[in-house]
Amino acid sequence: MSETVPAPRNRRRRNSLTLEEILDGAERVAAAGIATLTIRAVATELESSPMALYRYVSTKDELVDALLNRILGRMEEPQESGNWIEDLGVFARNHRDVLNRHQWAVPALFTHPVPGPNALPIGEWALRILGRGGITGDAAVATFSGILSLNYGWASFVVARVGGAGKSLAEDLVNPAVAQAFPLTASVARPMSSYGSSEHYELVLAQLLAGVESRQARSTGAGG
Amino acid sequence: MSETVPAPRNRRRRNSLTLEEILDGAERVAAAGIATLTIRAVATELESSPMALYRYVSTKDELVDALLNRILGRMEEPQESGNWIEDLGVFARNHRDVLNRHQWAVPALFTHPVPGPNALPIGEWALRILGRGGITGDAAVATFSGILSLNYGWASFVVARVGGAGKSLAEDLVNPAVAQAFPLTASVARPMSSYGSSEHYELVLAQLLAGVESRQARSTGAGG
DNA sequence: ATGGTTTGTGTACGTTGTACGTTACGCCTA
DNA sequence: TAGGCGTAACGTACAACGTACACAAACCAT
Repeated sequence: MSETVPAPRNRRRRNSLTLEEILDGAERVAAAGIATLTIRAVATELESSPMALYRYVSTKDELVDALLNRILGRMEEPQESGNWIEDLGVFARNHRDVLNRHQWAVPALFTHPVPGPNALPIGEWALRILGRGGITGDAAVATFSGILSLNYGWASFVVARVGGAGKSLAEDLVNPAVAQAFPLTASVARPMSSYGSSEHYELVLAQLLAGVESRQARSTGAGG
Repeated sequence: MSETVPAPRNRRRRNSLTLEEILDGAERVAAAGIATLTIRAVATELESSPMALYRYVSTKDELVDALLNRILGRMEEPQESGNWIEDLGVFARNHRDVLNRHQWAVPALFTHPVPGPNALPIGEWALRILGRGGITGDAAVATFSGILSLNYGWASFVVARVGGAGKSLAEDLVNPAVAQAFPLTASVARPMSSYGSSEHYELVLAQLLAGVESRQARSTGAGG
């Protein structure tokens, strides 16, 4: 009752909202940290209203899913060289890159698993490469999930590091009692500062690939 | 005004609340899914009131940190055998087990990195084992973070799988068009059902360890 | 008993996701 | 040109959340 003055309406034109636009806006908002991604914030970003979005997205989780699916779609397809194990490395790096380029998305990827159809080609690429190396079936699935796991976990460390962790570790080690209780940890304080770096990643990836290759060679040698 | 009847007070005895009790309660609540872990829920679980908890924990995040630190403290220390690379495997499995036993904690671990002091011995154990294998400095830190990354990522897949994902993948592949577009993925539909299984984990771990060992052997051989 | 310190509580505010019913745009028909 | 109607956009409202703040009750030392 009281004073429902019409107020200067600035209603938007019909059809002015699309799912793409919403995702664009959501991504812009999320870039400042996934925690800032709220329906209201996206609406503000789009100069719309919260409920307007619900015409295109039935729930916030669905929006996040769509957003994650979108960024997974930006993974670059690994090009074939003659060397399957090298290609597997390219695959791994390309996947890691996509996570690296969208760090805000990493925490969400853990709560919103397998976001959508854009995850399919990723598996397909990996299986193709592995197949060229003679790795199929369970071994292929396991190897594939191993690489993805490594990247997911790694990405979470990178994000955590940027987010301000690791600092606490450094602080702990300043305490002499702590340093004495954990001498080995204290002794790697310097390498620890490269924790999550590309150099370390390359080192780990090289280890994993060496293992994949050697075990494949062994099983092929033994099996036939 | 109206009816602020005193109501049957059941005030709690002094000292009846401790941080340990709060963490116990929080863990019981969280067991039903991290999303159900709210200050109010923990208070109800403890038959207390929300604000009472704030005497012991200054923020919800702090409570979560403490909780995660607590479960990290439950990782079993890997016992030394004569074989360092085997011990590294035990380390990895023990770490994985702790995540497996507290699946509800996994999503939180990604948003609350390096929860507390209980993380320190874990690193120390790993560095000791790696040192026995002659791996130190950057290589040790990288290898260590590689194993943790693998476990974190793997755990997130396991949780996701239980949470109901993977089902969507299976459904997608029922669609003949999808199956045709991603033939390799379709062809591993069966192995995919063991996605995240212990068998697959052992396979990946064996690969990683083989790589760690071989590369270490090589660098030692070349270096001296 | 008295006063101070510690522990528990009630109320309340701001923010979130979103259910529900209403408004008004802009095309389609007459 | 007038009217009607489907649908996009909106406003309001609610429950649940974290937690600030002021206060009350229990305890201890005197």
